[in-house]
Amino acid sequence: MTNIFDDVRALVLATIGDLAAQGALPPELETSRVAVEPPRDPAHGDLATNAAMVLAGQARENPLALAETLAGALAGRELASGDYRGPGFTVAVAKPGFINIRLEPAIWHAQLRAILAAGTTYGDSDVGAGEKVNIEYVSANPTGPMHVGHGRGAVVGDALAALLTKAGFAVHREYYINDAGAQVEILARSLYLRYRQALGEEIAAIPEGLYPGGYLIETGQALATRDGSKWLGRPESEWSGPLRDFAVARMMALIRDDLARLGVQHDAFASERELVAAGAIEECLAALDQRGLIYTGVLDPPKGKTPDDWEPRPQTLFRATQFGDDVDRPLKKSDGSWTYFAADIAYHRDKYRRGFGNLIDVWGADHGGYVKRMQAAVRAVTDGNAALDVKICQLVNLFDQGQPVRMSKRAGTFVTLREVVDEVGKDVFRFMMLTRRNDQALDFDFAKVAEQSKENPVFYVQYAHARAASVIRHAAEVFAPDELTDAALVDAALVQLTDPAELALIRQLAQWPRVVESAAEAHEPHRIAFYLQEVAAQFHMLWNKGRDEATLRFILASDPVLTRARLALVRGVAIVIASGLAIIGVEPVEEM
RNA sequence: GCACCCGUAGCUCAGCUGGAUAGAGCGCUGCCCUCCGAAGGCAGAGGUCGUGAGUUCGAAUCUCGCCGGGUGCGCCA
Repeated sequence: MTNIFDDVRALVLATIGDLAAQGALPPELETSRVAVEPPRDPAHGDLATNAAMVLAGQARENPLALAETLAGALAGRELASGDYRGPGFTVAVAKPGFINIRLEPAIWHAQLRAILAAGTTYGDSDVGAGEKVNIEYVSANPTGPMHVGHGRGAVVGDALAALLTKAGFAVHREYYINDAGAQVEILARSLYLRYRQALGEEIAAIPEGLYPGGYLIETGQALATRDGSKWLGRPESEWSGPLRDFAVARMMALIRDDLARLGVQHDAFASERELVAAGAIEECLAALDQRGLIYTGVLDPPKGKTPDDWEPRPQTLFRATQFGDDVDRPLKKSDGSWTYFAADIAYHRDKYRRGFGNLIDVWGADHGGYVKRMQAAVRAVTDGNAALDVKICQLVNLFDQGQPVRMSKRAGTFVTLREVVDEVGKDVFRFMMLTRRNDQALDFDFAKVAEQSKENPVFYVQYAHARAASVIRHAAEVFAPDELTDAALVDAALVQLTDPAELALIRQLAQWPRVVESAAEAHEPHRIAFYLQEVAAQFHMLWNKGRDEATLRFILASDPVLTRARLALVRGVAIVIASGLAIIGVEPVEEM
């Protein structure tokens, strides 16, 4: 896939290789740090490389002198990018040792042709080289409907998965169902109350410690419909299991429906209960034990905030401190059952044994303190052969017209994800969730996202796409349909695109493959949303230039040849925006 | 007390894993619709990148110490 930055870098490296072969440079230079990037200031050129500065030390030469040597060798060589082949670039050396490269318009035109030819696959990359990546996200507890925070994790995980896929990784999306702990027992008890209620019993206030949520009322009714009164008057030991399973299944159905409305899909749902039943925890801990990483010991109370009921107690501990954690972590509760952590280690070990050495978890803000120990566990259980990256999603604060929306589970003013998505739409929600880095708290204002103005980034980007579509619609009044397809526009006379603003827009579009790669490597899907806003801004700018200067309009009745060249550029914009929105999971609109 | 995250324009935030004179939106000032969508755009003002050191050709970015804010801290998940 055409990537001008890669193509130029390849040329720079080839040149370095030749210089080394000629003896002008030492052999076997370490070139991994050689970068080809767009300079911050466009006055410096289209691309710049730090090669001379990076290699100066190894070559034991002055960076500036080395830059001169390199620049001299570079000049006149052939660059291959897209369907372009030739020496159409100039090089210049600048201050500390930069080599600035300026490309002739013909090379940019070739980029645009590559975009039209590739369609929304433009930006696809093979940096991932088919490597398997396991990304676990959402994993909301099956005890109730999802809230907005879960929604953020869902979008971040889903967009990251799409991004990694585009970058050439073999991505597997998982949801871990915590259906084994005390919380699902509580869920069963909470359901039992609603079940009795459904059968006509008066129930008082929901006792402290049980789930009060109204969503369990219909679950209770459903259970009564299915089972009649068979559980009434029976001991908990009899109904606990069946009710728990019933409730978990209902809750998961609820959650999956919420996810479907958000357009989020997983390849697999892993059950903690099944993991436990299969003996995975014992097996995992035996493996840890073999490595001498488990012992019985007493932990110190946390300093500064000792719980009232603290009492020193010997526990089964994992030597997390050997792998960078702050304290060793308990694997067993005082009642002898496994901690959540123990099960989670087994789960991550299971992922590794299924062939995933590249693990990503997307968690909520409240799990921040859990990252180190999980990474320690992954190192331990995979002998350092797997890496776990954890993306923590900070809180989403809801506002309406600048006023905070009060949320309280107890008062019942709890805003569910579904309510928000139903109100603003999945596309708006998804885009907004990526308008901030994941580790930054995010304000979400109902009134603002409904606004049709520049302040609303979703609208702004969609508007650019719709505008592009509008231009093509207008063009269809003068051109035959088969003159306006992307395949046909590849042959447009792009040489006629010479205005600096037009070339600047192509430069912006040509960054897309680079943005995909760097965002994928950094695991930062929000960069896509920011990039799209830049593309939209550049396009709106060019549009308005056409208002001031009639000769810059896309459609010129007097000049069909130039018009088709410009339509090619308009299509290029639409393609890149659509390609980016596809990662975010947003439908590009043709009209608004 | 410890750990993690954050501190960039008046406000809300980007800053491409160390690059050149630090960017955008909002707000403020002044402009642009006979014309492909003004649901937009242009120009101006606005910065000791919390702070002090260190690492090097080069630091908003990496390291350490402070200051300020958020979150978490055995037998919850």
